[in-house]
Amino acid sequence: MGKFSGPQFHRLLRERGLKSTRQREQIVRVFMESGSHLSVEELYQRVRQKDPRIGYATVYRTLKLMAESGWASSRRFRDRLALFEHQSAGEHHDHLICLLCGKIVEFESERIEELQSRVARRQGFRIFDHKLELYGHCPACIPKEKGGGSEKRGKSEHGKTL
Amino acid sequence: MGKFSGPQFHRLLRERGLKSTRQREQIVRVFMESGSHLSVEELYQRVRQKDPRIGYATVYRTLKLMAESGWASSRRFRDRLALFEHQSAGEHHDHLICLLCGKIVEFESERIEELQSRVARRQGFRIFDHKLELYGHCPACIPKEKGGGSEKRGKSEHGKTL
DNA sequence: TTCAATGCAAATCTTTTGCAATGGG
DNA sequence: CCCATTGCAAAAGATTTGCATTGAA
Repeated sequence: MGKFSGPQFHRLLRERGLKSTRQREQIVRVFMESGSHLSVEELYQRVRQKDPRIGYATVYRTLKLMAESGWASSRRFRDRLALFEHQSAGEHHDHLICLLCGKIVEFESERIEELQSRVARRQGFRIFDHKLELYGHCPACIPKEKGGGSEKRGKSEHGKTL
Repeated sequence: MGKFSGPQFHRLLRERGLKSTRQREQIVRVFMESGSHLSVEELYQRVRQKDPRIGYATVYRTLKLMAESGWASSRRFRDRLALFEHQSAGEHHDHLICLLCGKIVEFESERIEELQSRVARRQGFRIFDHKLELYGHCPACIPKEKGGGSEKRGKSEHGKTL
């Protein structure tokens, strides 16, 4: 799936018999220019700065379009939805996530990606993106595992969103 | 982290200074007895059959508690929230997901899990669970990639939820 | 007794949809 | 022209929260 680009998006639309509109191009451009971990709200705001008449629904609809092509994917980090760009250089799609404090450490493992490709190939899938998340407790929180019930917690009843 | 059990949950609560209530025990029991991929709604309904006065909020609050301990985790498959039990035998946490038709193929790779542990260890994390998803197009949908824009789609405007 | 936990309903968020107006091919 | 796309507002869901009450320790 090469690098994402305007013309390529245009081509994709044509191939699928969809129309290329000012809104779609604008949304895709802003999305691609932004770093990863962009929330829908943030994307909407940025797009709005360039074209104030674009609606929230259109952003969602366009995002879906991109997701179907593997150019955007969504995930929840703690309690907010974040988007990230597909395949762009330097992107990390792998995370170690602490279930207690929410800390996120990014990592990358070429070996793992190799194995992933192998699995996909064996199943006949054409893979565009992947998501790998390891959940547990970070070094700082491990001590809190036992007997840590008395310290004050934030305003929310529990530290982490389901 | 071993297998999840009632007494163990009770111990966890005590360790964190939390109370062991009839509701919490009921919810945890039903959750553990059910297979994986249980939605919050389904869990609520099942718990309700045993104890009709339990509220939805309590189910959410208890799930959060379990999530913090790595005993439950949530994920979205297409458009619905699904929960799954931690570490139970035969569970697959790895998926190949087709972005066009939504097909999901489960797989397991011991080699990948080994590498995951290695990464976690290196960072000092204690891992309870993981989630690996590969996104792309399945064998059946690859032909649809080009010129497939004219076939009828379901009632939703796009085939897949963001 | 004390304060965490619960139940309920209301409040928040997030995402989707119905529909008339608009505009791309 | 024709019908996909858009904007808006309303609808639908999903999750959280305020608060009086209940109940575990």
